[in-house]
Order: sequence, then C-alpha cells, then structure tokens
Amino acid sequence: MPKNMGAQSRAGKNSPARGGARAGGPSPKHRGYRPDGEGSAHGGKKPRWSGEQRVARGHSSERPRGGDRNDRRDAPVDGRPNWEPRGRNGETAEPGYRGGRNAGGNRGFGGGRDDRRDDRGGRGFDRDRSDRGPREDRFGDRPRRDFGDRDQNRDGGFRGGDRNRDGGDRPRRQWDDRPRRDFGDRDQNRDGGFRGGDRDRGDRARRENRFDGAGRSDRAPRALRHDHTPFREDRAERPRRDFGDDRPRRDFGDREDRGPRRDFGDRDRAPRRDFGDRDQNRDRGFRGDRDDRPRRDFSDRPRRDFGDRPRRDDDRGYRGDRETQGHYGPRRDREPGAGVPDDVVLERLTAEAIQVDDTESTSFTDLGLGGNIVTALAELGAASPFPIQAGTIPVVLEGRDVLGRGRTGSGKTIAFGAPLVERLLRLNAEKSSNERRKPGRAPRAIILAPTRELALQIDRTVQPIARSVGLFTTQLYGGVPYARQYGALQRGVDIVVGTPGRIGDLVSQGRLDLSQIETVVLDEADHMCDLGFLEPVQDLLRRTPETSQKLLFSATLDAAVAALVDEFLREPAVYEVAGEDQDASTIEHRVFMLDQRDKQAVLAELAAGPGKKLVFARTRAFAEDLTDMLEDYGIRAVSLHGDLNQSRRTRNLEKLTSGRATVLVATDVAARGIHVDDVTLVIQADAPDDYKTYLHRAGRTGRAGKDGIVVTLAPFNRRRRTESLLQRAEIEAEWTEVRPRDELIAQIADRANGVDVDGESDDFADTDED
DNA sequence: AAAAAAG
Repeated sequence: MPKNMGAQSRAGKNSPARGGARAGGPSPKHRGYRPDGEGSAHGGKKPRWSGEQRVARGHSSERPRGGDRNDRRDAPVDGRPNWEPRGRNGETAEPGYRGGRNAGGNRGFGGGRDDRRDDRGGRGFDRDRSDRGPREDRFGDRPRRDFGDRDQNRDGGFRGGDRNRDGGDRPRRQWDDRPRRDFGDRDQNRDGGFRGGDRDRGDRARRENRFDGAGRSDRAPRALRHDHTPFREDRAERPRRDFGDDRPRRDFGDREDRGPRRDFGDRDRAPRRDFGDRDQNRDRGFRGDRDDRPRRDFSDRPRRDFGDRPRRDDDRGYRGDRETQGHYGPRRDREPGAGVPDDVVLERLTAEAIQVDDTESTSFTDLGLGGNIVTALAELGAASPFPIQAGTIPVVLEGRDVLGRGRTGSGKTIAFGAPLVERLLRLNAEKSSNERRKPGRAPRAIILAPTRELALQIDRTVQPIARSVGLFTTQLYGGVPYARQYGALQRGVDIVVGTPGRIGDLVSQGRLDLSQIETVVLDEADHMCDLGFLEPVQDLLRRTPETSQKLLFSATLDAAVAALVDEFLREPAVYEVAGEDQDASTIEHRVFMLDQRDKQAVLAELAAGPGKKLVFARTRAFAEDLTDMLEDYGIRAVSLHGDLNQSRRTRNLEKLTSGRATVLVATDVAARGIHVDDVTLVIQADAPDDYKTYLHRAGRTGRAGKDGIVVTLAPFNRRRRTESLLQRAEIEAEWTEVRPRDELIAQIADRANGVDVDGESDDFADTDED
C-alpha cells in the first residue's frame, strides 16, 4: 500500500499554495529534499528532519510552514514564540494566540485524519498538524468559535505563558484580570479551594498574605507577565476574593497518624493509592449506608471494603498475610444488602492487606532476588521494595499464580518483573549456557499489556532487570514493521513484552512459540478481560503450557478476571496493599459543573500554563478537536489516540514526557498504566462511564508522592451520572459550578502550574524526568 | 457506545 503516495500527491498538489515553503517531502522536486537526510534513522527510506535541522531551517524567523505546534522547541513553554503570532486575517493574534496551526496559513496540506495517519516522508517534517488546513477549511462554514468575550483578556490570558519575567521560577497567573464573577449563592462550594498546598485548614490571614507574597490577586506588576498588554483598570478594581472560612474543609483525619512517608522519589512508579479518601467516605456515610443505596453491581468492581483489614498498627506483617492468602471464604464483614451471591471470584480477590510498615525493613535481597537484579533495581531507582513487591515477589518466586491489586503507581511492574526474571534465571540454571543462548529459542515468559505504550513502558523496566542477568526481552506490538520483531525472535528472546494482537499474529505466523512459556503476566488484567481483549488473550493463554505460572495485576483487579482465573489459574495467591489508601492519596478530585457550551473555554483556562496536564476525552475525534482548540489558544497540546499512527503516538507521548508539550489530549488509550512524571492535572473533558476508568485516569497524576488534581468537566445534564460515577469510585470530590473566567479555574490552573500559593515548597515545581 | 488491539 503506497502510503507515501497519498501524502505525496497531496503535498504536491498543494505545495504551490504554500509557495513551496513546506519543503521537506521526499520528492527530489521539493526544495527541502535531502537525498541522504541525516534524520533518516529509518533506513534512508523516509527522510526526516532532525530537530536540529528543523531549527536550523529558520523556524524562528517566520512561520512559513504553518504551525507545527509540536515543533516549537524554539518557543519556550511560557515565553513568546519567536515568530509573531498572526490571526486569521493577518492581524496580530488574538489574546493568547500564539500562532497556532492556523496562523501561518498552512493551507494546502489538506490533510485530514488519513493524512495524519500517514507518518511517512511525504510531508517531510515530523509535524502533527501542519498537514491540516486552516480551521475554517476543515470545518467548513461552521461558525468560528466565539472568543468574543475573551477580548477583555487580551493580555493573553490564555497563553499560559510569559511567566518568570521577574526572574523567578514561578509561573504567574494569567487570569487575574478576569471580571469578577458573581458567585451568588454558590458560596458553599465556590472555591473549595486550595486544599493542595495549604492543608492548614483555612488560616485566613496567612492565606491572604501568601497571595500577596506570591504576587497574586492584586498582584505582581503586570508588566512582569504580559508586557505587551495594556493594563486594565478593571483588574485593579476587582474585589478581592473572599476565601472565607465557610468553605468545606477536607478532613485529613489521621494523616498525622501515619508513619513518615517513605521517599518514593524516583521509583518507577509512585506508591500512592489514588483512590481518593476513603476515610472521608466513611465519615460521610458512604460506606455505612450501602443498604440504602440502589443496589450496586459489585461483581464488576474491585472490592473496596477493607473494613476488616488489619489496622495499620496491627503487628501482623505481610509475611503473615501469606499464610492467609488462600482465604476464599465469604467475607466476614459483608454488610446487609451488599451481599452478592454471584460474587464468587470477587471473594477470591479479597486479600489480606499487606502492611506498609512491615516492608520498610525488608530488602529485595531478603525477598529472594539475586545480586545482579537487586543492583538493576537500584539503578531503576528502586532501592527497597514497595509493599506489593514485598508481598508478591516471594510468592512469584515460588511459582505460584498471583493476583495482585496494587494501586496505580504502586510498583506493580517490578512486583512481577523482577521475580519473573529471577525465576527464569533459576529455571535456566539447569541448562547449558549454549541452550540458554540458543538462537531462535522460544521465550520463557510473556507479559501482555492492553496498549502499546504500556507494553513499551513495561519493557523499559523489565529489560534492564533481565539484561542484568543475561536474559533478553523484546517488544512485540502492532503498528510497527514486522522486520525487527522477526529478527529479534530469530535471535532468540527470553521474555516477550507486548500487546495481544501482534503477539497472536506472530504466533499464527509460526514465528513465535509459546510452548516453552514458564510465566505469563497480564498487566491491567481486568481490562484484558474486556470485550475484544478477552478472546485473543484466552487464545494466547491456551497456547502456553497449562502448568505455566499466571500473574494477573491491576489497580482495579476485580471479578472481571473470573473468566481467566477459572480457566487458567490454580489456587492463586491474592495480594493487595493496604495502609496507603485514600487518606494517603495525594490526589484532589473536583467536578466542575458547567454549561456544555463553556466546556472548551474552561478547559483552555485549565490547560494553560507550563504544568504537564493530561486531558481525557471519550472519542478520538473529540480528543483531536480539543487538541486543535487548545492549540488555537496557544497551548502546546498533542494528542494520543488510536487514530494516530504508532510513531506519532510514541512521539506525542514523548513530547509530554520531555516537556516539549504541556498538554496531552488522549482517549482512554492513556488511561491505564502510562507513567509520565509530574503530571499535575488530569482533566476529564468527558467523564468516563466506568468508575474504573475514572480511577485509572486519575492515577496518571499524583504520582511519586506529588500532589495531583483531577478535574472532571460535567455538563449540568450529566450531573446525576457523574455523581453516580464518583460514588461507585468511592471518591469524594469537590463539586463546583463554574463558568469561564471563574477565579476557581485560575486557582486550579495556578496550582497545576506550580504557582506558589501557599508558601511551601511546591511539588509541582519539580520537573525532573525519570 | 467508545476505545483498545493485527493488517
């Protein structure tokens, strides 16, 4: 299929309109053609521009190629772009408009989605957007989004940029000029605010001082932020916000009772539970009143009742728990009305808690891992085991099947990866070195993940562990050429990491033999049991030896895995971690109720600024629309969804990771497992239907011990639905009615951007990568 | 109903 042709012909046809400035296609006729492009890390077939080349091509002098919004490394996150933003008609850009895709008139690269899917050399540059026509073109005569009343904001309120003009590291608020909203009778929850930083329970005076100190409110000199913007009187006149003490307080109940936090700084995943604040739920009677609630289907959700779990000060250690791991009996504490007769497997998933404190003195060596592996783990930043690791590693080493439920970011990858490698090593001990290295040998372990990105990420953790003891891993997932994967299999691998589709493909091609598999891991196992996944997964499992070890992990492991457990697992040990649950969560959950029509404006306000943010949308198309929209606001947004080809998916995710983009707009492809450091804010442009999805999406932030905020944008007519969602997730969120330019939105954005609102050191300010 | 996962 001549993928290139499409792109080329389009480019060729349209190039004139662009004055040929868009050179870079592979055709020798193009000005930018480089027969042997240095960027051709792709075998020379697909010339590409390296970043250096792009920069070198005078990217900054003008924007002849229409915006590759992802190519703006020359435009600092918060600074002005080097080119002058232009609006549609050549006028200086509207506020906050930083020369988005439309600005340069990149008309003529006609592309639609298909075009974008084609990542080939036809367009030469690795640009994500430039292949699309201007917005008007793409959307016909659809009325242009009305930025009308934003004109008051002409100072670039949406740019999220221009911070640090005062030389500090702190980004500055952008919205301080907004007209004061009338909060009317919404006082009770109107700001709910600032829980993140100042958990000081509303020390009023201090707060005001802090604001002053931070240059907020009546704030730092305007020129420090938007020197191109006229000062507006109404800003100065705006009444101060009242942060009265009437706001609901969050109850941090026993926070102080908890032991000191471990330093989770650079672990591969954060240790936190992201399930919100269970204790609060308890206080609110969320737990006690189950019989009053509409009957809930417990079979599709992980058990969340930990009422009987050992208390934190209980001296039973996780080792002791192993003795009771086979507790399949009925729950002792089941509340009346909550009984679910068909909840058999769920019972099996009811595990004793693994105690956090008891693991602190344990080392990976104690758990049975060898020196090389321990060293490799240390290099990955895992100095001592997390609870779920401490719990599961010895059991995995025994060869038992394991069901592991560890919250997002609790270290599940190492929990199965490290013992899996150790076990293979031990099994290999009987073999001759020739056998162990034999080319074309069949793999001994397989790790399945629901998305390609997750598979990649898992391999990034497992591979160094495996290599430390001379084992080889390979990634087998779709969307990329087969050749490399064939080659890897021919050379022989020990551990396969990948997604079900491609792996099944390779199996049916006879290139992958699962008959020697000793261990199968299903990450996000409950998801792998969803419609569409289950069958291929079952097919694969059936091709592994019946005796092979099965490890099922997920933050929301629940009865959904029954189909697999019943057929493939034998007396699984069940683990989950207690001790760090909702009261330990660093995630703040909020719901913004809004008019449907305000969604995008509110989203843009939330998404502006330098902090890394993840936006979830329900559909690919909406994700793409939102990306466009944010880009129009001058926000460096990239998308991640199944309509993008794999190289673009990978690249866009990397752009967020590296900070070259500040916003990733994704479908649920990014909901599970994906770890990006320092995501400070998760915005759900659409709420999911599934509470598990909510939990997973939320778990993209608040990692590594840092604070995180989750904001769900809920149109009024979805209120009930959203309430029900949060209830099922057992998350207590702060509900607020918002309209564009509400102060609260700015406050949340500020916090996500690391604006110092509380005088304390700010978790969000950290930007180190892993 | 959507998204993901083979091409």
